[in-house]
Amino acid sequence: MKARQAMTTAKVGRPAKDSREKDARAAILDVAEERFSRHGFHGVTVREVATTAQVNTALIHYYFGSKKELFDAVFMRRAEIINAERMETMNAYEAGEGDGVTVEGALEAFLRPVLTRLADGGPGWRNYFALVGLVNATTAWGGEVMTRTFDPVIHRLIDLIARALPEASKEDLYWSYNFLSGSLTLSLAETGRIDRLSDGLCHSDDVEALKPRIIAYAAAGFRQVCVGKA
Amino acid sequence: MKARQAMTTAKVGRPAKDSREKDARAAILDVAEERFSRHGFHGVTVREVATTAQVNTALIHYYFGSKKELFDAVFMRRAEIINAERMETMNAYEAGEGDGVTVEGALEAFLRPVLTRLADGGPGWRNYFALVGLVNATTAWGGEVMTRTFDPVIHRLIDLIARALPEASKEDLYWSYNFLSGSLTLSLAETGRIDRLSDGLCHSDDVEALKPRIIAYAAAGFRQVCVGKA
DNA sequence: GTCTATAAGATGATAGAC
DNA sequence: GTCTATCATCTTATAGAC
Repeated sequence: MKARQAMTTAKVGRPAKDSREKDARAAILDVAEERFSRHGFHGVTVREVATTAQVNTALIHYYFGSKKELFDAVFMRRAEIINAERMETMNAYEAGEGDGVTVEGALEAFLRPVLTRLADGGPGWRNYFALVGLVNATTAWGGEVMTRTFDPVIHRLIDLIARALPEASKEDLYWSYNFLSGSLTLSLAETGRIDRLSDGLCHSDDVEALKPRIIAYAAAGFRQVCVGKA
Repeated sequence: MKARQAMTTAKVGRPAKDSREKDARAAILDVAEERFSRHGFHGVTVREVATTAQVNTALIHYYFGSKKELFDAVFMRRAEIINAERMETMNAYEAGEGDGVTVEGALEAFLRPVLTRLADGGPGWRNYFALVGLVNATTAWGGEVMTRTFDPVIHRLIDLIARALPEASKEDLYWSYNFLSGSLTLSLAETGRIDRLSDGLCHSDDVEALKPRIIAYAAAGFRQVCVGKA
Protein backbone atom coordinates (compact mmCIF):
# COMPACT_ATOMS: atom_id res chain seq x y z
CA MET A 1 0.00 0.00 0.00
CA LYS A 2 1.69 3.20 1.06
CA ALA A 3 4.89 1.20 0.59
CA ARG A 4 6.31 0.58 -2.84
CA GLN A 5 3.86 2.77 -4.69
CA ALA A 6 6.81 4.35 -6.49
CA MET A 7 8.08 0.92 -7.52
CA THR A 8 8.41 1.04 -11.27
CA THR A 9 11.31 -1.34 -11.62
CA ALA A 10 11.31 -4.38 -13.85
CA LYS A 11 8.47 -6.77 -13.43
CA VAL A 12 8.48 -10.24 -14.86
CA GLY A 13 5.59 -12.04 -16.51
CA ARG A 14 2.13 -10.58 -16.99
CA PRO A 15 1.68 -6.85 -16.41
CA ALA A 16 -0.31 -7.39 -13.19
CA LYS A 17 -4.03 -6.91 -12.99
CA ASP A 18 -3.61 -4.33 -10.25
CA SER A 19 -0.39 -2.79 -11.42
CA ARG A 20 -0.35 0.16 -9.06
CA GLU A 21 0.26 -1.69 -5.83
CA LYS A 22 1.36 -5.01 -7.23
CA ASP A 23 2.90 -7.79 -5.20
CA ALA A 24 5.22 -7.13 -2.35
CA ARG A 25 6.63 -10.50 -3.34
CA ALA A 26 7.65 -9.30 -6.78
CA ALA A 27 9.10 -6.10 -5.36
CA ILE A 28 11.25 -8.13 -2.97
CA LEU A 29 12.45 -10.39 -5.78
CA ASP A 30 13.32 -7.42 -7.99
CA VAL A 31 15.33 -5.70 -5.30
CA ALA A 32 17.04 -8.88 -4.20
CA GLU A 33 17.94 -9.63 -7.80
CA GLU A 34 19.54 -6.24 -8.21
CA ARG A 35 21.54 -6.47 -4.99
CA PHE A 36 22.65 -10.08 -5.37
CA SER A 37 23.79 -9.41 -8.93
CA ARG A 38 26.08 -6.63 -7.77
CA HIS A 39 27.39 -7.87 -4.45
CA GLY A 40 26.84 -11.62 -4.41
CA PHE A 41 24.95 -13.68 -1.87
CA HIS A 42 27.06 -12.70 1.13
CA GLY A 43 27.34 -9.06 0.14
CA VAL A 44 23.64 -8.43 0.64
CA THR A 45 21.64 -8.33 3.86
CA VAL A 46 17.99 -9.16 4.26
CA ARG A 47 17.51 -5.80 5.95
CA GLU A 48 18.95 -4.00 2.99
CA VAL A 49 16.57 -5.76 0.62
CA ALA A 50 13.65 -5.05 2.93
CA THR A 51 14.44 -1.37 3.23
CA THR A 52 14.92 -0.85 -0.49
CA ALA A 53 11.76 -2.79 -1.32
CA GLN A 54 9.96 -0.78 1.36
CA VAL A 55 8.79 -3.78 3.28
CA ASN A 56 9.75 -5.27 6.63
CA THR A 57 12.35 -8.01 7.06
CA ALA A 58 9.70 -10.22 8.61
CA LEU A 59 7.77 -10.12 5.37
CA ILE A 60 10.71 -11.49 3.44
CA HIS A 61 10.93 -14.42 5.80
CA TYR A 62 7.19 -14.85 5.60
CA TYR A 63 7.34 -15.20 1.81
CA PHE A 64 10.61 -17.01 1.28
CA GLY A 65 11.67 -18.59 4.54
CA SER A 66 15.40 -17.97 4.66
CA LYS A 67 17.85 -15.72 2.87
CA LYS A 68 19.12 -18.76 0.97
CA GLU A 69 15.62 -19.58 -0.23
CA LEU A 70 15.16 -15.99 -1.33
CA PHE A 71 18.30 -16.30 -3.41
CA ASP A 72 17.11 -19.54 -4.97
CA ALA A 73 13.77 -17.99 -5.81
CA VAL A 74 15.53 -15.09 -7.53
CA PHE A 75 17.76 -17.45 -9.47
CA MET A 76 14.98 -19.78 -10.62
CA ARG A 77 12.36 -17.18 -11.52
CA ARG A 78 13.86 -16.19 -14.84
CA ALA A 79 15.85 -19.37 -15.45
CA GLU A 80 12.65 -21.24 -16.19
CA ILE A 81 11.55 -18.65 -18.72
CA ILE A 82 14.91 -18.58 -20.49
CA ASN A 83 15.32 -22.34 -20.50
CA ALA A 84 11.91 -22.91 -22.04
CA GLU A 85 12.48 -20.31 -24.72
CA ARG A 86 15.96 -21.56 -25.57
CA MET A 87 14.59 -25.04 -26.08
CA GLU A 88 11.94 -23.63 -28.39
CA THR A 89 14.33 -21.57 -30.49
CA MET A 90 16.73 -24.48 -30.88
CA ASN A 91 13.96 -26.93 -31.72
CA ALA A 92 12.50 -24.53 -34.25
CA TYR A 93 15.90 -23.90 -35.78
CA GLU A 94 16.65 -27.59 -36.17
CA ALA A 95 13.19 -28.33 -37.54
CA GLY A 96 13.55 -25.54 -40.09
CA GLU A 97 17.02 -26.53 -41.27
CA GLY A 98 16.88 -30.27 -41.49
CA ASP A 99 20.37 -31.38 -42.44
CA GLY A 100 21.58 -27.83 -43.05
CA VAL A 101 22.39 -27.04 -39.42
CA THR A 102 25.38 -24.71 -39.03
CA VAL A 103 27.44 -23.77 -35.99
CA GLU A 104 26.48 -20.13 -36.41
CA GLY A 105 22.80 -21.01 -36.70
CA ALA A 106 22.88 -23.19 -33.61
CA LEU A 107 24.66 -20.51 -31.61
CA GLU A 108 22.23 -17.86 -32.78
CA ALA A 109 19.26 -19.94 -31.68
CA PHE A 110 20.92 -20.59 -28.33
CA LEU A 111 21.88 -16.97 -27.72
CA ARG A 112 18.85 -15.15 -29.11
CA PRO A 113 16.56 -15.46 -26.06
CA VAL A 114 19.31 -14.14 -23.82
CA LEU A 115 20.61 -11.36 -26.03
CA THR A 116 17.14 -10.12 -26.95
CA ARG A 117 16.26 -9.73 -23.31
CA LEU A 118 19.63 -8.23 -22.50
CA ALA A 119 18.89 -5.54 -25.06
CA ASP A 120 15.15 -5.02 -24.57
CA GLY A 121 14.13 -6.83 -21.41
CA GLY A 122 14.69 -3.92 -19.04
CA PRO A 123 16.87 -3.66 -15.93
CA GLY A 124 15.40 -6.74 -14.29
CA TRP A 125 16.70 -9.02 -16.99
CA ARG A 126 20.03 -7.24 -17.14
CA ASN A 127 20.47 -7.68 -13.40
CA TYR A 128 19.54 -11.31 -13.69
CA PHE A 129 22.13 -12.02 -16.35
CA ALA A 130 24.80 -10.27 -14.33
CA LEU A 131 23.86 -12.55 -11.46
CA VAL A 132 24.24 -15.62 -13.65
CA GLY A 133 27.69 -14.40 -14.67
CA LEU A 134 28.70 -14.00 -11.06
CA VAL A 135 27.35 -17.38 -10.02
CA ASN A 136 29.11 -19.03 -12.95
CA ALA A 137 32.47 -17.84 -11.59
CA THR A 138 31.78 -18.72 -7.96
CA THR A 139 34.12 -21.58 -7.11
CA ALA A 140 32.45 -22.85 -3.97
CA TRP A 141 28.91 -23.53 -5.16
CA GLY A 142 28.41 -21.72 -8.46
CA GLY A 143 29.29 -24.61 -10.74
CA GLU A 144 26.84 -26.83 -8.98
CA VAL A 145 23.99 -24.31 -9.24
CA MET A 146 24.73 -23.73 -12.92
CA THR A 147 24.72 -27.46 -13.57
CA ARG A 148 21.41 -27.98 -11.82
CA THR A 149 19.80 -25.03 -13.55
CA PHE A 150 21.05 -24.99 -17.11
CA ASP A 151 22.50 -28.37 -18.10
CA PRO A 152 19.59 -29.72 -20.14
CA VAL A 153 19.66 -26.68 -22.42
CA ILE A 154 23.43 -26.86 -22.76
CA HIS A 155 23.26 -30.49 -23.82
CA ARG A 156 20.68 -29.54 -26.41
CA LEU A 157 23.07 -26.93 -27.82
CA ILE A 158 25.98 -29.35 -27.89
CA ASP A 159 23.89 -31.94 -29.70
CA LEU A 160 22.91 -29.33 -32.24
CA ILE A 161 26.49 -28.25 -32.85
CA ALA A 162 27.51 -31.90 -33.09
CA ARG A 163 25.10 -32.19 -36.01
CA ALA A 164 26.92 -29.37 -37.75
CA LEU A 165 30.32 -30.87 -36.88
CA PRO A 166 29.83 -34.65 -37.01
CA GLU A 167 33.56 -35.38 -36.76
CA ALA A 168 33.89 -33.48 -33.47
CA SER A 169 34.83 -35.39 -30.31
CA LYS A 170 32.82 -34.96 -27.14
CA GLU A 171 35.84 -33.59 -25.29
CA ASP A 172 36.41 -30.88 -27.85
CA LEU A 173 32.75 -29.93 -27.83
CA TYR A 174 32.65 -29.64 -24.03
CA TRP A 175 35.83 -27.58 -23.86
CA SER A 176 34.62 -25.30 -26.60
CA TYR A 177 31.32 -24.82 -24.85
CA ASN A 178 33.19 -23.96 -21.68
CA PHE A 179 35.01 -21.17 -23.52
CA LEU A 180 31.75 -19.88 -24.94
CA SER A 181 30.17 -19.99 -21.51
CA GLY A 182 32.98 -17.85 -20.10
CA SER A 183 32.77 -15.33 -22.92
CA LEU A 184 29.03 -15.06 -22.61
CA THR A 185 28.77 -14.79 -18.85
CA LEU A 186 31.51 -12.19 -18.70
CA SER A 187 29.67 -10.18 -21.32
CA LEU A 188 26.48 -10.55 -19.31
CA ALA A 189 28.16 -9.43 -16.11
CA GLU A 190 28.54 -5.93 -17.53
CA THR A 191 31.39 -4.97 -15.27
CA GLY A 192 32.29 -2.01 -17.44
CA ARG A 193 35.70 -3.53 -17.96
CA ILE A 194 35.70 -3.28 -21.74
CA ASP A 195 34.60 0.35 -21.44
CA ARG A 196 37.64 1.22 -19.39
CA LEU A 197 40.01 -1.05 -21.28
CA SER A 198 39.03 0.54 -24.58
CA ASP A 199 38.95 4.01 -23.05
CA GLY A 200 35.29 4.46 -23.95
CA LEU A 201 35.44 3.03 -27.45
CA CYS A 202 33.42 -0.08 -26.56
CA HIS A 203 30.48 -0.42 -24.17
CA SER A 204 29.67 -3.55 -22.22
CA ASP A 205 25.95 -2.91 -22.64
CA ASP A 206 26.13 -2.64 -26.44
CA VAL A 207 24.28 -5.79 -27.47
CA GLU A 208 24.29 -4.76 -31.12
CA ALA A 209 28.07 -4.89 -31.07
CA LEU A 210 28.20 -8.00 -28.92
CA LYS A 211 25.89 -10.35 -30.78
CA PRO A 212 27.52 -10.71 -34.21
CA ARG A 213 30.98 -10.78 -32.67
CA ILE A 214 30.34 -13.43 -30.05
CA ILE A 215 28.70 -15.65 -32.66
CA ALA A 216 31.54 -15.22 -35.14
CA TYR A 217 34.17 -15.68 -32.45
CA ALA A 218 32.63 -18.78 -30.91
CA ALA A 219 31.74 -20.42 -34.22
CA ALA A 220 35.30 -20.05 -35.49
CA GLY A 221 36.59 -21.32 -32.14
CA PHE A 222 34.36 -24.39 -32.18
CA ARG A 223 35.42 -25.22 -35.71
CA GLN A 224 39.12 -24.77 -35.00
CA VAL A 225 39.07 -26.86 -31.83
CA CYS A 226 36.66 -29.55 -33.01
CA VAL A 227 37.64 -29.95 -36.64
CA GLY A 228 41.04 -28.31 -36.82
CA LYS A 229 39.93 -25.75 -39.36
CA ALA A 230 38.02 -22.56 -38.90
CA MET B 1 55.72 -20.36 17.25
CA LYS B 2 53.41 -23.00 18.66
CA ALA B 3 50.92 -21.70 16.13
CA ARG B 4 51.14 -22.62 12.47
CA GLN B 5 53.89 -25.16 12.85
CA ALA B 6 51.78 -27.61 10.88
CA MET B 7 51.26 -25.01 8.15
CA THR B 8 52.45 -26.62 4.95
CA THR B 9 50.17 -24.78 2.57
CA ALA B 10 51.35 -22.90 -0.48
CA LYS B 11 54.09 -20.39 0.05
CA VAL B 12 55.01 -17.82 -2.49
CA GLY B 13 58.50 -16.72 -3.40
CA ARG B 14 61.68 -18.03 -1.80
CA PRO B 15 61.41 -21.13 0.40
CA ALA B 16 62.01 -19.14 3.62
CA LYS B 17 65.27 -19.20 5.49
CA ASP B 18 63.51 -20.50 8.57
CA SER B 19 60.86 -22.55 6.88
CA ARG B 20 59.53 -24.25 9.98
CA GLU B 21 57.92 -21.27 11.61
CA LYS B 22 57.87 -18.83 8.71
CA ASP B 23 55.92 -15.61 8.67
CA ALA B 24 52.57 -15.27 10.29
CA ARG B 25 51.99 -12.70 7.58
CA ALA B 26 52.42 -15.22 4.78
CA ALA B 27 50.25 -17.75 6.56
CA ILE B 28 47.47 -15.19 6.86
CA LEU B 29 47.75 -14.29 3.18
CA ASP B 30 47.64 -17.95 2.12
CA VAL B 31 44.57 -18.71 4.15
CA ALA B 32 42.80 -15.51 3.12
CA GLU B 33 43.56 -16.27 -0.51
CA GLU B 34 42.02 -19.69 -0.25
CA ARG B 35 38.89 -18.45 1.50
CA PHE B 36 38.34 -15.38 -0.66
CA SER B 37 38.75 -17.45 -3.81
CA ARG B 38 35.95 -19.77 -2.78
CA HIS B 39 33.49 -17.49 -1.06
CA GLY B 40 34.27 -13.97 -2.22
CA PHE B 41 35.08 -10.96 -0.10
CA HIS B 42 31.84 -10.90 1.86
CA GLY B 43 31.71 -14.66 2.31
CA VAL B 44 34.78 -14.70 4.53
CA THR B 45 35.20 -13.41 8.07
CA VAL B 46 38.38 -12.15 9.62
CA ARG B 47 37.84 -14.55 12.50
CA GLU B 48 37.63 -17.48 10.13
CA VAL B 49 40.93 -16.52 8.50
CA ALA B 50 42.54 -16.01 11.89
CA THR B 51 41.42 -19.37 13.22
CA THR B 52 42.52 -21.30 10.14
CA ALA B 53 45.87 -19.51 10.02
CA GLN B 54 46.20 -20.17 13.75
CA VAL B 55 46.70 -16.57 14.69
CA ASN B 56 44.53 -14.02 16.48
CA THR B 57 42.20 -11.61 14.73
CA ALA B 58 44.12 -8.71 16.26
CA LEU B 59 47.22 -9.82 14.43
CA ILE B 60 45.48 -9.59 11.09
CA HIS B 61 44.52 -6.02 11.82
CA TYR B 62 48.02 -5.35 13.05
CA TYR B 63 49.52 -6.49 9.75
CA PHE B 64 46.93 -5.36 7.25
CA GLY B 65 44.74 -2.74 8.89
CA SER B 66 41.28 -3.64 7.65
CA LYS B 67 39.65 -6.63 6.00
CA LYS B 68 39.56 -4.67 2.76
CA GLU B 69 43.29 -4.03 2.92
CA LEU B 70 43.89 -7.72 3.58
CA PHE B 71 41.96 -8.51 0.43
CA ASP B 72 43.96 -5.99 -1.59
CA ALA B 73 47.21 -7.45 -0.28
CA VAL B 74 46.10 -10.92 -1.34
CA PHE B 75 45.12 -9.70 -4.77
CA MET B 76 48.30 -7.74 -5.44
CA ARG B 77 50.83 -10.25 -4.08
CA ARG B 78 50.78 -12.54 -7.08
CA ALA B 79 49.52 -10.01 -9.62
CA GLU B 80 52.87 -8.29 -9.60
CA ILE B 81 54.70 -11.54 -10.25
CA ILE B 82 52.41 -12.54 -13.09
CA ASN B 83 52.37 -9.13 -14.69
CA ALA B 84 56.15 -8.88 -14.74
CA GLU B 85 56.51 -12.34 -16.21
CA ARG B 86 53.84 -11.81 -18.85
CA MET B 87 55.59 -8.66 -20.00
CA GLU B 88 58.84 -10.60 -20.28
CA THR B 89 57.38 -13.50 -22.24
CA MET B 90 55.62 -11.16 -24.66
CA ASN B 91 58.70 -8.98 -25.11
CA ALA B 92 60.86 -12.04 -25.68
CA TYR B 93 58.38 -13.46 -28.15
CA GLU B 94 58.18 -10.27 -30.17
CA ALA B 95 61.95 -9.82 -30.13
CA GLY B 96 62.45 -13.36 -31.35
CA GLU B 97 59.87 -13.20 -34.13
CA GLY B 98 60.44 -9.80 -35.68
CA ASP B 99 57.77 -9.46 -38.33
CA GLY B 100 56.64 -13.06 -38.02
CA VAL B 101 54.32 -12.47 -35.06
CA THR B 102 51.25 -14.74 -35.12
CA VAL B 103 48.04 -14.64 -33.12
CA GLU B 104 48.76 -18.08 -31.71
CA GLY B 105 52.28 -17.06 -30.72
CA ALA B 106 51.11 -13.89 -29.01
CA LEU B 107 48.43 -15.77 -27.11
CA GLU B 108 50.88 -18.45 -26.07
CA ALA B 109 53.29 -15.86 -24.68
CA PHE B 110 50.43 -14.16 -22.86
CA LEU B 111 48.99 -17.35 -21.40
CA ARG B 112 52.16 -19.30 -20.59
CA PRO B 113 52.98 -17.66 -17.23
CA VAL B 114 49.44 -18.28 -16.03
CA LEU B 115 48.96 -21.79 -17.37
CA THR B 116 52.36 -22.99 -16.21
CA ARG B 117 51.61 -21.89 -12.68
CA LEU B 118 48.09 -23.26 -12.85
CA ALA B 119 49.60 -26.65 -13.65
CA ASP B 120 52.72 -26.62 -11.48
CA GLY B 121 52.49 -23.67 -9.12
CA GLY B 122 50.75 -25.49 -6.29
CA PRO B 123 47.46 -24.77 -4.53
CA GLY B 124 48.34 -21.16 -3.72
CA TRP B 125 48.49 -20.19 -7.36
CA ARG B 126 45.40 -22.19 -8.21
CA ASN B 127 43.47 -20.42 -5.47
CA TYR B 128 44.74 -17.10 -6.68
CA PHE B 129 43.58 -17.67 -10.24
CA ALA B 130 40.17 -18.77 -9.03
CA LEU B 131 40.01 -15.50 -7.12
CA VAL B 132 40.85 -13.52 -10.25
CA GLY B 133 38.07 -15.33 -12.09
CA LEU B 134 35.59 -14.44 -9.38
CA VAL B 135 36.67 -10.80 -9.23
CA ASN B 136 36.45 -10.54 -13.01
CA ALA B 137 32.75 -11.42 -12.86
CA THR B 138 31.92 -9.18 -9.90
CA THR B 139 29.71 -6.43 -11.25
CA ALA B 140 30.00 -3.94 -8.44
CA TRP B 141 33.77 -3.44 -8.20
CA GLY B 142 35.43 -6.32 -10.05
CA GLY B 143 35.83 -4.58 -13.37
CA GLU B 144 37.50 -1.64 -11.70
CA VAL B 145 39.96 -3.82 -9.79
CA MET B 146 40.80 -5.81 -12.91
CA THR B 147 41.39 -2.61 -14.84
CA ARG B 148 43.69 -1.19 -12.19
CA THR B 149 45.64 -4.41 -11.84
CA PHE B 150 46.00 -5.89 -15.30
CA ASP B 151 45.39 -3.28 -17.98
CA PRO B 152 49.00 -2.54 -18.96
CA VAL B 153 49.62 -6.21 -19.72
CA ILE B 154 46.38 -6.49 -21.67
CA HIS B 155 47.28 -3.53 -23.82
CA ARG B 156 50.62 -5.15 -24.52
CA LEU B 157 48.83 -8.29 -25.73
CA ILE B 158 46.44 -6.33 -27.89
CA ASP B 159 49.32 -4.44 -29.49
CA LEU B 160 51.03 -7.72 -30.20
CA ILE B 161 47.95 -9.25 -31.80
CA ALA B 162 47.45 -6.06 -33.79
CA ARG B 163 50.88 -6.66 -35.31
CA ALA B 164 49.72 -10.09 -36.46
CA LEU B 165 46.42 -8.68 -37.73
CA PRO B 166 47.23 -5.20 -39.03
CA GLU B 167 43.83 -4.77 -40.68
CA ALA B 168 41.98 -5.29 -37.39
CA SER B 169 39.97 -2.44 -35.88
CA LYS B 170 40.42 -1.47 -32.25
CA GLU B 171 36.80 -2.30 -31.49
CA ASP B 172 37.12 -5.81 -32.82
CA LEU B 173 40.34 -6.37 -30.90
CA TYR B 174 38.82 -5.21 -27.63
CA TRP B 175 35.69 -7.30 -28.04
CA SER B 176 37.74 -10.34 -28.94
CA TYR B 177 39.95 -9.85 -25.93
CA ASN B 178 36.85 -9.62 -23.78
CA PHE B 179 35.74 -13.03 -25.02
CA LEU B 180 39.18 -14.47 -24.35
CA SER B 181 39.16 -12.95 -20.89
CA GLY B 182 35.86 -14.63 -20.10
CA SER B 183 37.01 -18.01 -21.39
CA LEU B 184 40.23 -17.81 -19.46
CA THR B 185 38.88 -16.63 -16.14
CA LEU B 186 36.10 -19.20 -16.20
CA SER B 187 38.69 -21.89 -16.83
CA LEU B 188 40.76 -20.52 -13.96
CA ALA B 189 37.81 -20.50 -11.60
CA GLU B 190 37.75 -24.30 -11.64
CA THR B 191 34.15 -24.60 -10.62
CA GLY B 192 34.00 -28.22 -11.66
CA ARG B 193 31.26 -27.30 -14.09
CA ILE B 194 32.83 -28.95 -17.13
CA ASP B 195 33.38 -32.10 -15.08
CA ARG B 196 29.70 -32.40 -14.33
CA LEU B 197 28.56 -31.21 -17.74
CA SER B 198 30.70 -33.82 -19.46
CA ASP B 199 29.82 -36.46 -16.88
CA GLY B 200 33.45 -36.90 -15.91
CA LEU B 201 34.92 -36.88 -19.40
CA CYS B 202 36.65 -33.51 -18.97
CA HIS B 203 38.31 -32.07 -15.89
CA SER B 204 38.49 -28.36 -15.10
CA ASP B 205 41.98 -28.80 -13.64
CA ASP B 206 43.39 -30.47 -16.76
CA VAL B 207 45.77 -27.79 -18.01
CA GLU B 208 47.20 -30.13 -20.65
CA ALA B 209 43.77 -30.29 -22.25
CA LEU B 210 43.02 -26.62 -21.69
CA LYS B 211 46.09 -24.96 -23.13
CA PRO B 212 46.10 -26.06 -26.79
CA ARG B 213 42.33 -25.71 -26.99
CA ILE B 214 42.04 -22.23 -25.56
CA ILE B 215 44.82 -21.00 -27.86
CA ALA B 216 43.26 -22.57 -30.93
CA TYR B 217 39.78 -21.37 -29.99
CA ALA B 218 40.79 -17.79 -29.23
CA ALA B 219 43.12 -17.45 -32.22
CA ALA B 220 40.40 -18.57 -34.62
CA GLY B 221 37.95 -16.27 -32.87
CA PHE B 222 40.24 -13.24 -33.12
CA ARG B 223 40.83 -13.88 -36.81
CA GLN B 224 37.16 -14.35 -37.59
CA VAL B 225 36.05 -11.24 -35.72
CA CYS B 226 38.95 -8.98 -36.70
CA VAL B 227 39.62 -10.05 -40.27
CA GLY B 228 36.46 -11.92 -41.22
CA LYS B 229 38.29 -15.12 -41.89
CA ALA B 230 39.57 -17.74 -39.55
C1' DG C 1 -0.36 -10.06 4.84
C1' DT C 2 2.01 -6.86 7.19
C1' DC C 3 3.83 -4.83 11.06
C1' DT C 4 6.66 -4.09 15.88
C1' DA C 5 9.78 -5.82 18.88
C1' DT C 6 13.35 -8.50 20.05
C1' DA C 7 16.05 -12.65 20.67
C1' DA C 8 20.55 -14.83 19.98
C1' DG C 9 24.54 -14.68 17.98
C1' DA C 10 28.24 -13.04 14.69
C1' DT C 11 31.08 -9.24 12.94
C1' DG C 12 35.04 -5.79 12.17
C1' DA C 13 37.87 -3.43 14.84
C1' DT C 14 40.57 -1.58 18.96
C1' DA C 15 42.82 -0.91 23.62
C1' DG C 16 46.15 -2.49 26.28
C1' DA C 17 48.94 -6.37 28.62
C1' DC C 18 53.04 -9.07 27.81
C1' DG D 1 54.84 -9.30 17.40
C1' DT D 2 51.39 -11.59 19.55
C1' DC D 3 47.91 -12.20 22.72
C1' DT D 4 43.28 -11.46 25.78
C1' DA D 5 39.33 -9.06 26.36
C1' DT D 6 35.87 -6.37 24.82
C1' DC D 7 32.96 -2.78 22.33
C1' DA D 8 29.53 -1.26 19.32
C1' DT D 9 27.23 -2.67 15.70
C1' DC D 10 24.99 -5.56 12.56
C1' DT D 11 23.04 -10.12 11.30
C1' DT D 12 19.30 -13.72 10.43
C1' DA D 13 15.36 -15.10 12.12
C1' DT D 14 11.05 -15.57 15.04
C1' DA D 15 7.03 -14.54 18.17
C1' DG D 16 3.05 -12.32 18.34
C1' DA D 17 -0.03 -8.08 17.70
C1' DC D 18 -3.11 -6.16 14.27
